[in-house]
Amino acid sequence: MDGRVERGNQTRRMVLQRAAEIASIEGLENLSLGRLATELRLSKSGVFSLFGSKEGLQLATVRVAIKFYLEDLLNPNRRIPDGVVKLWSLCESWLQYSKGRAFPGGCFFFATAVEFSARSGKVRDLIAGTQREWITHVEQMIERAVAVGELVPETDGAVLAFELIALLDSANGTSLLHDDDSAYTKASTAILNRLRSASTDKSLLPQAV
Amino acid sequence: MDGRVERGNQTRRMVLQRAAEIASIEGLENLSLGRLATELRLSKSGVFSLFGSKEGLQLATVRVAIKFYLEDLLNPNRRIPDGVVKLWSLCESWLQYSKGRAFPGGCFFFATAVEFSARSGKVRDLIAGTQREWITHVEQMIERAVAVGELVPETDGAVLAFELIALLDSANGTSLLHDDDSAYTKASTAILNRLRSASTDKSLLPQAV
DNA sequence: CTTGTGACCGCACGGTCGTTCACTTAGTAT
DNA sequence: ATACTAAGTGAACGACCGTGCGGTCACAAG
Repeated sequence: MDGRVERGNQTRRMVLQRAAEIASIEGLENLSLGRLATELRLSKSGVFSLFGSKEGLQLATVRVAIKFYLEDLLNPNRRIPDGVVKLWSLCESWLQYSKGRAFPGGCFFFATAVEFSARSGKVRDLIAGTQREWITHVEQMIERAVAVGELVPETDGAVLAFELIALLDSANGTSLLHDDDSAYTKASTAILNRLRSASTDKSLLPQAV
Repeated sequence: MDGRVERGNQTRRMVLQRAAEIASIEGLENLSLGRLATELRLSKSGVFSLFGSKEGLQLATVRVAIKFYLEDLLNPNRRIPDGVVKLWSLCESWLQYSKGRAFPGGCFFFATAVEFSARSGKVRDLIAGTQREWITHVEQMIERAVAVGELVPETDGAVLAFELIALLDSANGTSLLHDDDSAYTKASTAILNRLRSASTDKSLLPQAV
C-alpha cells in the first residue's frame, strides 16, 4: 500500500487515456509531452518522468489501447460457442466499436499501424506484433468454425481472415475520411455474403443486414 | 519561353518528387521544409518561397502524386475494353504498383488518407475528393462490366467496389507492416474469387493466381 | 525519528519548426 | 540601356519540441 505509487498510477491512467485519444486522431508521433501536460494541467517534466521518454509514452499508450480492446471487444464475445455465428458476432462488434468512436479517430490500431508501417523501432514492432496476434485470432476462429463443420472444409483460413479484416479496416477508414456511415453497411453486407458463401448451413446467419 | 520559370518548375518537380516519397513513409504532416532543403541542397527559404506555405507544399505534393497515378496506373489500362477482364487487370496493376514501391512507403494515398481521415482542412478535402473519384471510377467500371453482360445483373456496384478497394488497400498495408509479400497473393486470390463469383462467364478470368 | 523514494514542479538547454524580410542573381520585356 | 520579375539565399523571429537538473513534498520503511 503506497499512496504515492497509487497516485502515480492514477495520473498515468489519465495521461494515457488522453494520449490514446489524440494518437487515434493525429498519430503516435504527433503526441507531445507539452501538449498533454497543458491539457491535463500537469507540468511537462512531470509527464515526462512518468514515462521516462517519449518512446516510453508511446509504448505505454499502445499497451493501454490493447487493454481497451481486450476488455471491450474480445472479452464480451468469449462465451459464444465456436462457429460461424461467433465469427459474425465478432465482426459486428468490431464495426460497432469503430462506429461508436470509442477512440475519436476510429480504430486506434488501424491509425497507428498505418503510421508506423514504413518505420522501424520498438513502437512499430509492438504494433506489428499486436496486429499479428489479431490476425492469428481471427484465423483460429475460422479454423474452429471449420472444425465444428459450419464452414466448408476447403476454406482457406488465411485468405478468409485477410478478407474479413480488410473489410473491417476499410469500413473504419472510409467512414472517417468521408464522414459517411454507409461504409459500415457495405462492410456488413460484404462480410455476411462472404460468410454465407462459405457456410455449410445457410440458416445460421441472418439474411441481410 | 522563360528560363527562370522553367528553372523554377524543375526545382519544384525535384522537391515534390522527394516530398511524395517522404510523405508516403512519414506522412504529409511530418514533411518539413528544412529537411527537404538540406537533402536537396537548397535553402529552407528557397523551398518555402516555391510553395508559399507548408500547406501549399502539401497540396502540391498531393497533386503530383495524383499525376503519377494517372500516368502510371490508369493510363496504361485505358485501352482495354470494358468488362471483367479490365477490372481484374486494374486490380493486378494496382497491386503491382504498390508492390513495386513506386513510393517507398507504399500507396501514397492510402498513407495520407489515413493520416488525414480524422482532421480537417484543404489537404484533407483534396485527399478525400481524390479518393472519392477513385471509388467512383471503380464503380463505373463495374457498372460497365454489368452493362456488357460480364457481371451478373444483380451485382451491387457500390458494395463490390468497396470490397475490391478494401482488399487492395489491405494488401498494401499488411505487406508493409509485416514486410511480407504474401498479403498480395491473398488479395489476388480473394479478388479473383470474388470476380469469378459475380461473372457470367467463368472462362474469362484465370483459374488462380 | 531518520532515511529513502516516487510524484511532481520550475527552469533552462539545444534543436527544429514555419514564416518573414532584405538581398543578390539572372532572364524577360520595352 | 532600363525596368521588371521570378528564383533563390541567409539571417533572424517566435513557438514548440524532448530532455536533464535541482528541488519540494508526501509517504513508507528501518
